[in-house]
Amino acid sequence: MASLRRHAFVAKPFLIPEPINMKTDPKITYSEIDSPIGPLLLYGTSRGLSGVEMTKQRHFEGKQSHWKRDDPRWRDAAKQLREYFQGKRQDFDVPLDLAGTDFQRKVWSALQKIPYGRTASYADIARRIRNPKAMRAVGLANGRNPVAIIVPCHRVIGADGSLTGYGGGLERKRTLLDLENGTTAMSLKKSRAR
Amino acid sequence: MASLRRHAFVAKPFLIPEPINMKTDPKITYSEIDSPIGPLLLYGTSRGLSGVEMTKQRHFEGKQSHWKRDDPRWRDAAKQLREYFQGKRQDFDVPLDLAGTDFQRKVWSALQKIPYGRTASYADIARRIRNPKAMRAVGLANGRNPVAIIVPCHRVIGADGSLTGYGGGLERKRTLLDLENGTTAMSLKKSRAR
DNA sequence: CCTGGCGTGTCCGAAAACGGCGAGCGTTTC
DNA sequence: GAAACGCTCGCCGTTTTCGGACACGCCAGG
Repeated sequence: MASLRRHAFVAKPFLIPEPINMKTDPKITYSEIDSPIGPLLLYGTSRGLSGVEMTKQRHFEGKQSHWKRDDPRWRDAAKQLREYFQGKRQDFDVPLDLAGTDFQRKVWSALQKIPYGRTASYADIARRIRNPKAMRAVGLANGRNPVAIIVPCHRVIGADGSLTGYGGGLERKRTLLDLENGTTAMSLKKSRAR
Repeated sequence: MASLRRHAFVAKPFLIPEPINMKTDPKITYSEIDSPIGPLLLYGTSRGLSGVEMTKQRHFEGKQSHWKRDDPRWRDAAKQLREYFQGKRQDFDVPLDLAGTDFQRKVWSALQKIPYGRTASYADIARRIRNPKAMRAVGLANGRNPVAIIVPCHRVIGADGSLTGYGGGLERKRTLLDLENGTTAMSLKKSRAR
């Protein structure tokens, strides 16, 4: 009950057409590509990329049904991602259009400053956004990052070196870090959550 | 804190342009007109009229600052309202674009079926939407009606004939009912909240 | 070495509070 | 006596509040 939706109708002859969903209103288009860590779903508005999600991540399935497929718009982003997985690219240059709280945006902004192949701890990030005691909240904001890989939330690990968690699963986190490290899981401490 | 807004920015050189507000996103335009009960603010989207508000009603002031003035779009609605106040019009025919819960829309829909010059009690409305015990909630939904006059929430009065309340003040409620009655407060019981 | 608190922002569910009411009764007024 | 008050109490959808749960890390105590 109480489904707060938006309906349009006319005064006298009472018309109630399609409900309008926040997700569909600012015309979202999507595209799908393959990658070593499984299929990726790219989507966003005319202003930029709003999400890069992998299967089994929070939403993925069912999302596309509301949207329109639009390859050309995301062709460049897809290309950069492919280059990344081939080890040929270390930085992305893609317009983004993200929704989030002030705090979350600060965190995501800080994430982008972690260089390729390096890592940082949750406490590190908290310090960098001048909120040193908010390390736990950083974890949350990290998990809310809608644009995987491009905003490198996978480069954040526990202060003791353990992987501690990842929206797409720890396997993928390790895979990404290994890729960036050029090695096959050498200099990385094993995740304790095994 | 925690101002959940939507920001757009670009990946590498971090850009944070204009925040996007729900109120401004689906391009809202407005217009103002005069009336016997004071100035009226008309606003809405390309789909239809979303609000008719009088001074001192919940929001009125400051709302326009975000929007763009667009007379031609609301010219017809304004004309119909003027005719109403001249006693030359009893029914409106204006496309509406309202936001509300299912319950609220049911109530507003029922309101539109009260004929010009007639009244109904809150319990009446509750019965008509097949929710006979929800008379109190009807009062709430009534107060939330964004489109005054055109959706005639002023035609709902207490079961004992008292006026009981109005977003724009009881004075205006009485004025509107008198206008529709053609008389000067003859057949109306006096409001007890005097 | 492990265990248990605390601080931190956000989301989510549950619970309580709040009104543009109305019926039921007892009491007051002519 | 009958109408007019005045109070209490049940009812309903919505809003507001509140209490946990979490992708952590430091410190104190075993």
